[in-house]
Amino acid sequence: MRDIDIAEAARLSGVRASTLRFYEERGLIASHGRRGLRRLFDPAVLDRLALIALGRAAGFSLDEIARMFAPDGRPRIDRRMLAAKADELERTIRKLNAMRDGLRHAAACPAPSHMECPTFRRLLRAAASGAIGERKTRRPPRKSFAATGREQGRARGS
Amino acid sequence: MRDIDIAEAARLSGVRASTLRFYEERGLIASHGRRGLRRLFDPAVLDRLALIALGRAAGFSLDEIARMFAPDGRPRIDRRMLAAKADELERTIRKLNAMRDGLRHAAACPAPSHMECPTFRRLLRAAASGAIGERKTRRPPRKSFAATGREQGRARGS
DNA sequence: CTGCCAGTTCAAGTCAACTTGAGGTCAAGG
DNA sequence: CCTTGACCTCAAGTTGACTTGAACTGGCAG
Repeated sequence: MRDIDIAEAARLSGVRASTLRFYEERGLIASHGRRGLRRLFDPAVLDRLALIALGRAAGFSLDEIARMFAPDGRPRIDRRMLAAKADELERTIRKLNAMRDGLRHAAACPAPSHMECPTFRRLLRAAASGAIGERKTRRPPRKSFAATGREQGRARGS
Repeated sequence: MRDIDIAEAARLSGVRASTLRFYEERGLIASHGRRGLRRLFDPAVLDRLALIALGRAAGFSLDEIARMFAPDGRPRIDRRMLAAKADELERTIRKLNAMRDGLRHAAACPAPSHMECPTFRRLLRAAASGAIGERKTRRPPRKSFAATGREQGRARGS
């Protein structure tokens, strides 16, 4: 069994079939051929998907990730880019640390109201001044891990 | 000068006027009255905005933040919720730390290709298994700090 | 040969947090 | 009094990463 179909790829990678199609459209992965209508993927697509997941986890956008592959398909990852992203993560981590400490303190603070707690007020000023920075809340991805092989959540056909 | 108008509130808080209107619509802040058409805010709105900024920075959604205010307007912040968010941040921080270390290693790794670097491959597996988790990229907010009093970026009227 | 159903395409929808545009209003300055 | 322009409302657009719906196809089991 050389090539795998989209359901297999989805099952093995934990990435939904619709996402695989989307990634292909965006040039992040490529299908190797078809059997009838059905895409066939080289099993190497799984490594590629892992790489994409890694990039996403590191905070790269899909466009950035796409640029990490040479035209011939081999990963061509700029080490400086990695270092830069590491630095960015470092800064984010610092802010989150401050935030976490502040939250923990506020949660344990004996002051009758948070507004009377100096630590809380210090946090407040930091946030107001933008020193802490803005983050996006991520929405829960509706799938927590590998799918079951068919596209999920479409149980009731019309 | 008891009440401030929206431009003043925007200037003092660094939050855009359009955002203030949006927040009012969402029930996060309230205007105190009008002069003609123009909203008037109690200066206390600035504290409230700081609190909102803090909540956003901590990763709360606007809906969650809205729920942190009692119907009468006083902040009623659940300490358990703060602790829970602190724990969540803790987990995020741990993942980001792992990510950062991995990126730094990959950036410095002497292996000819990243795929041959054991550390990189370990990271890859972690990302593929979902152990590292997904984050959203935040987009740059188009304003870096306090506005100048008028709404920005609309220099050329038609 | 026939039907099933997992696959296909393409467009449109979702989500969050805003921003932008069009068209309208009104307090104040000249 | 009349213009000016900052403010108003309401609807629609933006962004990124997908998901979902509708309509269709074709390999394969029976």
